[in-house]
Amino acid sequence: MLQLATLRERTDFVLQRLAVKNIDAKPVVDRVLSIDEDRRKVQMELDQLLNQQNTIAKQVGELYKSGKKAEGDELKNKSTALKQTVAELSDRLTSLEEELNQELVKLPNMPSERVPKGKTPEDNEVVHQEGALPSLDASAKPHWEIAAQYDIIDFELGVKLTGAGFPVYKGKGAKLQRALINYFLDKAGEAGYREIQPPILVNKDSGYGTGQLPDKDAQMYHVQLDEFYLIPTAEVPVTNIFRDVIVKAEELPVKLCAYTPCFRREAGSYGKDVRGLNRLHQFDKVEIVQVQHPDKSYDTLDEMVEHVAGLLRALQLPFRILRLCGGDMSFSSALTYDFEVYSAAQKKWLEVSSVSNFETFQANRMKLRYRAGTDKPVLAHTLNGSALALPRIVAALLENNQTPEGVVLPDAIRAYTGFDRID
RNA sequence: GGAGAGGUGCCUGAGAGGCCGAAAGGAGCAGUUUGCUAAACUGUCGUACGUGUUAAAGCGUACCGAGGGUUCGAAUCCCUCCCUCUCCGCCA
Repeated sequence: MLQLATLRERTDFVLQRLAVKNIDAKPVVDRVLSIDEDRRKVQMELDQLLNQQNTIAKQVGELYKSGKKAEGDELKNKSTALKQTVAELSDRLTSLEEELNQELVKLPNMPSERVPKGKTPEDNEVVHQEGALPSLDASAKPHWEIAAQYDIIDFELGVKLTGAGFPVYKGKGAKLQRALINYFLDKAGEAGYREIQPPILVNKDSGYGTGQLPDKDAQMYHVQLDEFYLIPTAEVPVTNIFRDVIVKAEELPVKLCAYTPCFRREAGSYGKDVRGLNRLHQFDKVEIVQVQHPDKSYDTLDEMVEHVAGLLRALQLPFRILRLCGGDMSFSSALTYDFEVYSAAQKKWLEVSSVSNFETFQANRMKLRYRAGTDKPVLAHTLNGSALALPRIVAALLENNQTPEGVVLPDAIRAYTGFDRID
């Protein structure tokens, strides 16, 4: 969430930035500022009274010790008289703080200066494109037909076991999954990311820390009996490693990567966009996460973008990079690059990665700070990106590399699969 | 799942109604000593909010797992919850 101090000191700036996300934040900001003013008044009053109580309590103790019972008793009454007011003020303070927080979490992150204005995905800016788009002949099949032909992904079987959106990978399909995961993890390792294997169920606090809760709980599967949530991305457990943590400045950047399955309810999405591997309830993803010094986080973002580009290049998939416009960015991001891969039979660009700088937005929620020397702790910047999400990569690989003799795999992963083609 | 023990600052660990934001040691940081390393000594060493300020210092308040309660006064007493550890059972 945004920092109160920023809201207070640079109100107009905040409003102007949020306008890029097409949000008129003025009503909320005004409410925040006015609640905050009340809050400070109440706290001042309350602190003063508490101070009186503390002073009296000390005096009572001393009086009793020196045997002056009567005087002590008299003072006691004085303190008792304050009690009701103290209780009232302190209730008031608590509710003001809650109110303040409620308003504050409504405000999305401010987009950085580089974010283009715009409302819809059409307004996203294509900043890079590479790789020739394959031209397949008319008999080219979409990936779900190829998957069925070679019996490597079974969507119907997934429906039987669980439901739609939970495919079963079989034989070379399953091996391909494993190969891609290992390949991505190895590449992340080479780039200096430390591998993490986190829990894939998390508690409420973690969901809140990265911003899925309280608002987007409909997107997560919820294990009600134990109050756990299935993670929608490894970002949740991995970033929450740093919840309530103060890292040393010299330890920055912290670079972590993790493979996890991801679970998304995707309530309300049906139709041909969800055909095959295009949109699933369970999928595999390798995520890269960094905690970085505020001065360096945008260089880091570029570095992460380059890492993802390198993966797609190695897989010989045509891709483009989009800088998301204000209207299409996520709630907590300050700047996001999406990667899309061209899936030649569907003739569609499929999103396979999203790389974002959250600046202090998540850090503020999580109280993730760094400390230089003996200075006061300062909020760090957090970044993350998919490197990569598997299903749409697999879709593009199957479609783009189909031949009459089978699907020919790119060199980069042959050492991992142990086979060159799916047939 | 059953029985017991316990949750205190960066760590170890004392405190068992007022003298406790909290002993002591370690780590860290700054300095002294030293040819260097090591050691020794001295000092410093939590966070948040409020106030103050150009900035700070300072001052106030809160925090000893969480939330309630008793009391003039709670880390300390009472209640509820959460978590961890040990033993037993079950088990990949």
